[in-house]
Amino acid sequence: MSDQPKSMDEIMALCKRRGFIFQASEIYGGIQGFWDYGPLGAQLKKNLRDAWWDDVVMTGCRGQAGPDGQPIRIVPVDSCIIQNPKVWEASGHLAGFADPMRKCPGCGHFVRADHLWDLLAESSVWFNDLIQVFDPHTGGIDSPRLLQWAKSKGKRLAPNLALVRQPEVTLSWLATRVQGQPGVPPDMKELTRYIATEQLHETGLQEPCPRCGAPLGEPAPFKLMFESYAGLTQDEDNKVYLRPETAQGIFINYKNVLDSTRVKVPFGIAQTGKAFRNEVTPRNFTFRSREFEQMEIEFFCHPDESRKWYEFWRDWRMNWWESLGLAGVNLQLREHDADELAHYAKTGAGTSDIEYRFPFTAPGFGELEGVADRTDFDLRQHMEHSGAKLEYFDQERNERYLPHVIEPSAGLDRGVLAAICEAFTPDPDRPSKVYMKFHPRLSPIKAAVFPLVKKDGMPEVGEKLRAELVRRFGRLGSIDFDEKQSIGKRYARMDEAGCPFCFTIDGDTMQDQTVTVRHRDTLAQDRIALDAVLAYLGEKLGL
RNA sequence: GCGGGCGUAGCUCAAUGGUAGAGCGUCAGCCUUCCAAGCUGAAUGUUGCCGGUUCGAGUCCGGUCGCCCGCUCCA
Repeated sequence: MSDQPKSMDEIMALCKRRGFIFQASEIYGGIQGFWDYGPLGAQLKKNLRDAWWDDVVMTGCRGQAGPDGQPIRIVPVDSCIIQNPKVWEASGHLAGFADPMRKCPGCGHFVRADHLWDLLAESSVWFNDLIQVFDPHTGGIDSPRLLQWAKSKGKRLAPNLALVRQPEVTLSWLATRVQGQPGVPPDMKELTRYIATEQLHETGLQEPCPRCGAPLGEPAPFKLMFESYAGLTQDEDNKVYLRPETAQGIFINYKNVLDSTRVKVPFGIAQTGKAFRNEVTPRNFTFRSREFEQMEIEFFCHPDESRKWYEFWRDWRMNWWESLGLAGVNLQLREHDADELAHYAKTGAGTSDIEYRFPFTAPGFGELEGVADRTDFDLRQHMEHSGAKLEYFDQERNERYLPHVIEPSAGLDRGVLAAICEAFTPDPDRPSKVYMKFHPRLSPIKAAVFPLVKKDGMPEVGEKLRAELVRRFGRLGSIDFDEKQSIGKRYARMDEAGCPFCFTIDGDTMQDQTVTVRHRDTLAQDRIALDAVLAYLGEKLGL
């Protein structure tokens, strides 16, 4: 395989041309961060969702045994997009999804308030240059050198920093402070605040923009959850939120499921559905959409067994994506470092991402699915906020506990995008110049039937075969039938749509009851019996 | 939110400030016994949207919306 990234422009053009993905509200000029699926895209997405549902829910990991040697039990729910707002209070989203952001008046830069000092230390060019100027032995203040820095490198690196704009004034405030409390030298943060402040009496101490040094504005909440109102009056009492993840709908139904479904820990609850996030920067086609669909499992287990279930799910989910054709150098499993663990993840417990190398992330990778050990964080939060008793009594262990949760959370739209990117295969040697190498399970068109010419009874035989194929496979995807124009043109069309098999009726069919199978990926042609086509396709589709 | 680039037919792109075009695709008919996208013909545009300059704007100017790239963000 070539290391050259595929062209995202060409992929997007094909998606529009063949009806996979359209820009939402296109005739009105579009709307940022929203995408619609066309006929082929909608079927492709359904096929991926169905593959997940069948393999996870219906067959419990395709009948595979879990790490305890027992069958895996997963039951589905379908919860509302809008829930009582207290759900998001308990989950942490109301606070966490409204991160205070600070805007820089100098360069328009947005900075997360709680990341400011890390950003300064780690990625601010001017800050890292400036700290070299302090006395290397004592860390003390060397005013002449600061003045020199302000008038030379500072002008270039941090043009809006108070120290650079008004060095004498700024340094005089600093000197006053140092002389005022000689026994308590200012630490790095205080020093930084002083050199960011011009008008101390008017503004108080200020904090600088990591990029240009200008004093940052006050922190303001940055709302990442969509809001609406349930009720006719649009007041605070009626405010509701569109869910930013489907997971919470599972946690809040955990007790209902236990009480109604005779499941025993360990077991899982699965759900697919839309979620909404007001992304700061929707970009990269459908990768970061504001409305997107998730496929989530919350798997409940005994706290002592969370590690082995985490490892099981991490590996099985990776294996699942591979089974759908994403195997190879474009798929990787990445275990998180300790410092990027989410707020709910236990230190030392696992969080990993299954990542795909999209053309727009290459040579890097973009997240397809996250597998996280959420511990008992969510159930505990909901138990505390709601007052409901969510503990589980384990009869076999004779023990009452709050289960730990392993969460494999996949992005359906991202999966579709990965499948499209993976399938997209330029080939200058074939008429279409490109073909979509979908795994047969995902292909929106499962097969096509072509009478080689529109005479001698071939259309009639083809029509009969088409009807049989529709009866048997029509619920999995469409069966195409085309008797117009040259056979090459029809094959070319199916290549772009990603149809894996074309069955062609020719003169020999009328004599010996055989047809040609034309393979999309290899262009090879086999001869099989007409009455073997159903079994043949069934086998190829993994049925 | 900032900086840069772009916006003309379904797609890829033409058109000195002076009547909006081509190729491909789509559709119809013909031809075709397996990749020769063949042959003939047809449909398709308020040039993203709004305003300004001009006798006249796809073209120049301002605004706005959207897309792409970089920064940023990504519980």
